[in-house]
Amino acid sequence: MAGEALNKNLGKDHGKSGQLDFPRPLTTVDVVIFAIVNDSLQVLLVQRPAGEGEPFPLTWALPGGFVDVAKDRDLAACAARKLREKTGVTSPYLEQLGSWGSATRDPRGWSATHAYFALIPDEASELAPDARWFPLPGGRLKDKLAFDHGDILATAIQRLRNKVEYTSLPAYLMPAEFTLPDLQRVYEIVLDRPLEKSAFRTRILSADMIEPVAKMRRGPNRPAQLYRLKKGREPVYFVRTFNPPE
Amino acid sequence: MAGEALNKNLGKDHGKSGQLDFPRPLTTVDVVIFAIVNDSLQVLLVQRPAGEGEPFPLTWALPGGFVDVAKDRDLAACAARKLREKTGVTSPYLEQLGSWGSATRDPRGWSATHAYFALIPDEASELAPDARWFPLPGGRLKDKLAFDHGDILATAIQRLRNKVEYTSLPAYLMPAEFTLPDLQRVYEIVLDRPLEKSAFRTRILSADMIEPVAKMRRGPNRPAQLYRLKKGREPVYFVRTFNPPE
DNA sequence: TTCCTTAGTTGCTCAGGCACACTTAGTAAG
DNA sequence: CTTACTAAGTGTGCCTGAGCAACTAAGGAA
Repeated sequence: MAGEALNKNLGKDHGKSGQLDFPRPLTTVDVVIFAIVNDSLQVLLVQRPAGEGEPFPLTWALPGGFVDVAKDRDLAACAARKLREKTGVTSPYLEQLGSWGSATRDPRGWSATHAYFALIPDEASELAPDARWFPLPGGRLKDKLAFDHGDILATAIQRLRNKVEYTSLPAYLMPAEFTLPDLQRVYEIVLDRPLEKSAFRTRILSADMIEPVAKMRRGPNRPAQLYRLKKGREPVYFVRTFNPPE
Repeated sequence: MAGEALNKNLGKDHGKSGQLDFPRPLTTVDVVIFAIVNDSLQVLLVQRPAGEGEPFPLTWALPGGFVDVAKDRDLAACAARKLREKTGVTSPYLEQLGSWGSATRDPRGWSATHAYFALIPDEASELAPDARWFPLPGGRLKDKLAFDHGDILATAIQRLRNKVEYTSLPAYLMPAEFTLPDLQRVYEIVLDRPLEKSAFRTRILSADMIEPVAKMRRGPNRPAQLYRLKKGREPVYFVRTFNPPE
């Protein structure tokens, strides 16, 4: 079913025969963490360490690292751990993005990473010292990233923008309480184009994803109704499909 | 960045220091292969071998197996290889589905699989001897599969059905030449509900994804125009979004 | 009291999906 | 030769939801 023993990364688990005696790829998890910071979409990056044998020393990279077979029950738990370690956030929107694996992406050998993407409210995060927010002017990052993290980030941005067109994802970028104009601004920031007010309101309200709280946001002009996300935190899909079943 | 050396699956690549001396998870690739066989949506499964130390002996499973760091340049190439070995198909529609990894999914140890899903025309395939098509009555499989392959298959079916609502994916299940009613039947088989003829035709034709060939399918009644997929084989998305950018 | 700003609503138009009925082009049977 | 049958393909009218723009509402500031 697979190749024969070569020279390294061998395993004879469970005292079984020699079927697992072949080199294993490295397994990592990386997380693309988005938030709205300073009225713009930003991504969280960390700086690679400078130690001996470290690939891409001091280059910026997605937060992530090797799966720890002792600590991590599964991949999602591993991603949640990385996120928690860098931001302190414990219950974000976390979605699998895809995986990238090849012989060449990591100089240390054949490696495969499982990429996740997370949306968090800016307010909630307490950043680790080696982490920083990076803005994404024009939906892309200026800096070159370590490994193939540039590709992964580009895929994440594309996925986010795409899903924002027809889902309630931006709601997970909002603080606990927010107004409809707030939410619309976030949609507009992510999509990088203006949306029409009344259509937006109709769409969001009819999606039944948020509920008003008994408070208003006061300001120098007319107060705005405050809302919060409804309990069932599943993202809503604005169905506009073939022939809606019933 | 990760745990310390335990006992097995060690690696000291490139003669570097001891940073890679920790256990590595198993890395596999599995492929969910769909085709329309006998007018119904079916999935290709293979029977697990019966050898000593083999998990789930003789149970049906998704085609797949360990990444071969010598043969496989990257994950997609690995998936394409598995597909080719089981069906002979060389240029299918192949899309990444996601990854499943945990301490418990494989009795041999912490393992992560990268799952792909493929759509092929039935006619094109020459099956390996250990492979069989399984129908999916009501969009699910009767049999219990090895590992967590039941979960993976369920996810694949859900993803397929979902995407069929707004993409041209079923076109990849068609033979080289087909009629619009043929294509509509395939959509209906996958979605398991009837579609409206004229709306369907308008939609498909305006998507500019197929082109007529200078032939008709003749039968006991009015002949039907034959079509083929256009060159640019990218799947088409039937956009129905927020505020179509121009 | 008037003006300014932003929140939120209303009504009109237009595009596209859908249901349904109709036309078309073939075979087969009387 | 004509009529019936069937499936391919077209046209018509309704309805929903988006875009657009004008309007009302509710505050603060001058």
